[in-house]
Amino acid sequence: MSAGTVRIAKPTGEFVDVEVGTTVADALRALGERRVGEVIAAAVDEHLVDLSSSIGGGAVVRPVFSDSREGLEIIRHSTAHLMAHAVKRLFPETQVTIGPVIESGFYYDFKRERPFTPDDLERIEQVMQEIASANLAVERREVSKLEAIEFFRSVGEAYKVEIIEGIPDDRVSLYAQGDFTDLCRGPHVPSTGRLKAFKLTSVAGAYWRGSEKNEMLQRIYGTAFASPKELKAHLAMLEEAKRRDHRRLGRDLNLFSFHPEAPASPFFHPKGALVYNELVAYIRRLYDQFGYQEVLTPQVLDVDLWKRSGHYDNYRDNMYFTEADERAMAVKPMNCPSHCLLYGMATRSYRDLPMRLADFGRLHRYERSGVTAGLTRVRSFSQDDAHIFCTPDQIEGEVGRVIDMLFRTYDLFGFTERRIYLGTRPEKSTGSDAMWARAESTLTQVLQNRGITHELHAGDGAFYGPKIDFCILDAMRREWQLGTIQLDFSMPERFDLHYVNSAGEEERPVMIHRALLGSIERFMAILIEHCAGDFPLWLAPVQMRLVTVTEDQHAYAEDVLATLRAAGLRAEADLRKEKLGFKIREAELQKIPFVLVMGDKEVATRTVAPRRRGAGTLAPVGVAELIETAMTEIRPVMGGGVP
RNA sequence: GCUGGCGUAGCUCAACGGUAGAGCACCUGAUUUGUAAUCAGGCGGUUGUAGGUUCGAUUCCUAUCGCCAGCUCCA
Repeated sequence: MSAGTVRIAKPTGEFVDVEVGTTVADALRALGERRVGEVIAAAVDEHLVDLSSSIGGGAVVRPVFSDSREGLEIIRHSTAHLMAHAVKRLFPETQVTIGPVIESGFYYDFKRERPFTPDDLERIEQVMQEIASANLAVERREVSKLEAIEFFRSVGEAYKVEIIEGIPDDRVSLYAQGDFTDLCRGPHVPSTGRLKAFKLTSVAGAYWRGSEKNEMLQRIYGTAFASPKELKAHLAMLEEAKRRDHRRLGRDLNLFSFHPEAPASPFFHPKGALVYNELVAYIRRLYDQFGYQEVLTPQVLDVDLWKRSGHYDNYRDNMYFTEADERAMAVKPMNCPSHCLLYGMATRSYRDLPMRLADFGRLHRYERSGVTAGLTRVRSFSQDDAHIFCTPDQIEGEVGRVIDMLFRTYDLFGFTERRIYLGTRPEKSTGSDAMWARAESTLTQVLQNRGITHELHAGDGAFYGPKIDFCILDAMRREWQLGTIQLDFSMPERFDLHYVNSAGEEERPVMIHRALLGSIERFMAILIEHCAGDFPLWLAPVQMRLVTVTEDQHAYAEDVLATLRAAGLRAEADLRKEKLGFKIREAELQKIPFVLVMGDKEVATRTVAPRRRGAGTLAPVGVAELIETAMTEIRPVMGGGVP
């Protein structure tokens, strides 16, 4: 190896000597990289760089392909620049701010007096196409901060100046393509021609630096992929998400509705209420098995209670208030204060603990008008809420039991992909350092002992204690929070709760707030979208629909219907004078799990011809056998089923 | 709450300054039908609400309510 050369290697070990200053692209060629046309950037000693950057010393060079996650992010980031370039060309008075890559694409925030219209988006996309076709080289250069500030000031980009002023390094990098220059860490694709598949999706307002106090910018969202095929697949997925939207299915399946008279508060129709109540029934069965006691508590309580609990200070903006007998009252947004009253009404012994109080009480929370959405964020709802009062020594065991309940429940619904977050002490909090340290280490311990991988969300705990949040990924790979376990040392203090220990001394119990499904409303939304309206048999509002071929089978159908209902199945009969195909189509559109066809043949053999949704036509069976098939599926979840 | 978009028949959409139209749904009749749409006829709208401009408003303007996409928030 001569003085002017350096040794570069592939991650797999093969190496070659090249001149100092060789570009990364040439280095990859020298290493015999065959798919060089698909390489978009490279990692030099695992540090992402542009293909045009030069090699300064011996290094391991790994190509980054357009079809890798890293490559995709670079493409998206470069597409964000492409968009900013197009915007500046069309609307030169616009100022650029920031344009990061996000989960499903990218966005760029602009400062502009007039908001962008959907028409503008189309024009911007067109210009993006033009700039991409021109295949402009994307060139990086490093300059001093001062130089960069001077540059952006000269072109009137005040936000860029502000950003650079906040960067601690002495030098910053700029990327230029044609007449557009942007501040950026990089790396980027080598030229705009590498961007072949992108689409602008929406425009929305967004606050500068994410703060409500700052001015609002115009954000344009877009997405980009390595190939048009992948873009098409992504857009198809968005269509699928629309098809599964619980608001659409809720209407089509006649489950619930919303009315302007009670904004963001669902009205459940008979079928929706049935699903709702079956979910609650399932949770009640679980409570039986795990030693919970259900209570019922008032809807409207004296404001003094909420002052004592701390809600008045911390949660007032989200509460509804009223007055009766000249007393200030509040509609409950949570159940915990009521449960504290119940706990505190008698002297409790350590022998009474843990005491697990469950409550499906309806909660009302005033949510700001812009934040509500379908069933996922409502103002009136209930939770599978419970509070466990226990001794400090019991925390670990109780948390473990809740985790068992959680996982069993999520498995049942097919939510097998989970993400678990440990939220630790936030800036505003009550309680001693020692208490927090102990509580946090207890939760960590439980998770570790069970081998549950989790992420730390530092500072994300409640003000009264740390928590574990349980999220799932649905069929569309969207993340939703369902369950939560929160340790609370503050509420027992505020309500001066105690128990008498084995030595006869009074001690402070710990309170654990926990929910499995979270809000039932929200869970229903998630479940509907997850299963696209095809509820599991035990939850389906109508489990079986009888369909006759002609009027000759009506008597038999009534007979079978009575038998099915007596067995505890939710069945109905379609006796209309319509063609079979028509009736079946309607039953399928209603996503009814079993369609039971009966013509003269079935009457003669005392059978039904079942058609199972998703599985097609099955061989005719006797009614008793059909009931057994169905109950075999329902029993493990709901028990016997026969009333 | 903030920014933008949208509110026409139960649903999906059309008409966009000259007092609203289609398909499906619904109702009625005919058809007795074997695994995702039988045919015919009929009913159905003060175009979210309230003002304004205009000879005339579904269409333009203002306010308001609701919904949607984001932002912020989410014990």
